[in-house]
Amino acid sequence: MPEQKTNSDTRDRILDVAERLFMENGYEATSMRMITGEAEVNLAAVNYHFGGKEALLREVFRRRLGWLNEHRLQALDRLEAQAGGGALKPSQILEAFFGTLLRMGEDQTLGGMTFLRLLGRTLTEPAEFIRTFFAGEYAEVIERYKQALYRALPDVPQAEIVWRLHFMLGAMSYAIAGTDVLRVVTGVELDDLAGERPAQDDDTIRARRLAQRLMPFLLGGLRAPLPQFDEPGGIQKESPSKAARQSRPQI
Amino acid sequence: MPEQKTNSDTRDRILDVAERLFMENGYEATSMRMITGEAEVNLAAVNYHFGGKEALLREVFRRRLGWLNEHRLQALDRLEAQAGGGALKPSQILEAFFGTLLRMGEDQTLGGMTFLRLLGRTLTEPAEFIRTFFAGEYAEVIERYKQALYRALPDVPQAEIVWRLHFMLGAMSYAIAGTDVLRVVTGVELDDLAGERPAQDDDTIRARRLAQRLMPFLLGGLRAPLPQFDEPGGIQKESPSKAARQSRPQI
DNA sequence: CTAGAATTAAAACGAACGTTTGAAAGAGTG
DNA sequence: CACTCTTTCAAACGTTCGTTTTAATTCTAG
Repeated sequence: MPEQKTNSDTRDRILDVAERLFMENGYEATSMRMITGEAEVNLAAVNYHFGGKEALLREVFRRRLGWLNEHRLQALDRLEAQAGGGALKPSQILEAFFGTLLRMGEDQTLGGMTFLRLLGRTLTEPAEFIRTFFAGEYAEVIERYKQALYRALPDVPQAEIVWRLHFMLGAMSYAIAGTDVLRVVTGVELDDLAGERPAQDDDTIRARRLAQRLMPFLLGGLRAPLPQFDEPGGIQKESPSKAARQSRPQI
Repeated sequence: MPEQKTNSDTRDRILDVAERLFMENGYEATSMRMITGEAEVNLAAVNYHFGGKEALLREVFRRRLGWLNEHRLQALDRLEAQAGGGALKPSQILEAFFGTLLRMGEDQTLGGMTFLRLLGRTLTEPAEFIRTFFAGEYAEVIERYKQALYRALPDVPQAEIVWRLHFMLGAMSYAIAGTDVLRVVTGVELDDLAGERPAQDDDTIRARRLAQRLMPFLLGGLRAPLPQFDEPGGIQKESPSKAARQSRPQI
């Protein structure tokens, strides 16, 4: 038996509670005493098992991102294998990248929507150690998908693809974070707006509903006509925007 | 005394520094001592002039959001006036909503990109008082634009429009926040990737570049084909996604 | 069973936090 | 000048933070 400890659900209870509290309050506003209190473990347990608060946050993500990175790469591998050296379709790439993520939201053993929300919010946290941690965790996957998109869209400038990858990450991150101005302002849950069966706090339904709405939007944005860099003037004030004068017809 | 140090001087210096520090570190991680230290005012000045840290954050936003809300409503008023009762084009609505915002990024007297970044990041802050504050500030504008989109897209279910408004806010918010995984991972500034003249820390250029890229993306997403709610099954794993089977041709 | 390691427990640490206090200094007015 | 009101200032307040320490307890290999 490797020197691994006897399960000691203390570790897992801390990780589960920390995952939820970080999601609800953010990293800075979540104290060790809140975590250890709700997890019903001693205050010193976090420092003993993980080394500190920062290391705890990293471990909260590491136990989930391992699965995510692995399956995202596998999904891309499968697609490229069945494409036999040819370029993939953008829709396939998006499905592999975002679909894999959203599938985590369906699975409670993978953190469910709690982890997805935490991920969406933490991506925008300004703390330096968080950003560098994510950079390391994501580097390989992002690079692979970026290259796949380059090949899938050979006529689109690579800089433009990076911009749009950016926008897509933002739309997804914001959508799964879920604490939004829009919901507060409209006073309506998106679930109710959808006119489907009332939200039953079922992560599976929430994740699928989000995926059904998000994927067409992302694909539409990714394939939108390229911006025109005609005049060096500022953003137009009253005249139709550049986007409004594209080749595709208005709707 | 070299110069008069009137009340407005102290107030504005605090607001300017707080705006920047909240943007760089987030609300929780920015302390009163950091703010008053950089602003070179006494620690008690914040509580004297604003009443506390929360009230300071609200004032940081209030002095900017007034302009933004006003001009967003005016832009919509102009469009509706010249449409003479008819429906607007989605591109016009997006231009009015997002273009007005991005124009703030060009103007230093309106906070420039610093305020835009702060806004983008704060929208995802989990603190309750922040969310309710934003809800109150945004309520009227969001409602007006939502109704305009309903009229502009009469064939699209209103729930779908709300979802996509959501996604658009996310893409914008994330893009202007600017501290992103993608940039850290790729190790390249988006400005450099664009292959244009090197970033000269000029907010005007940054804001225009962002607008040129963001608007087509948002419009493409907003006008994407509607999702199909065919089978009640889960998210497809290997077969082409729903989005991939839409009527519009693949690219 | 027992020695030693792993884990939990209770208490305290110093530092930093937001806020308050009371007096000093300015500014405007007669 | 005296007077009042506003603003600035240094110091301290009480609280909470993440972390550390030291002892007790539990687990496990020999």
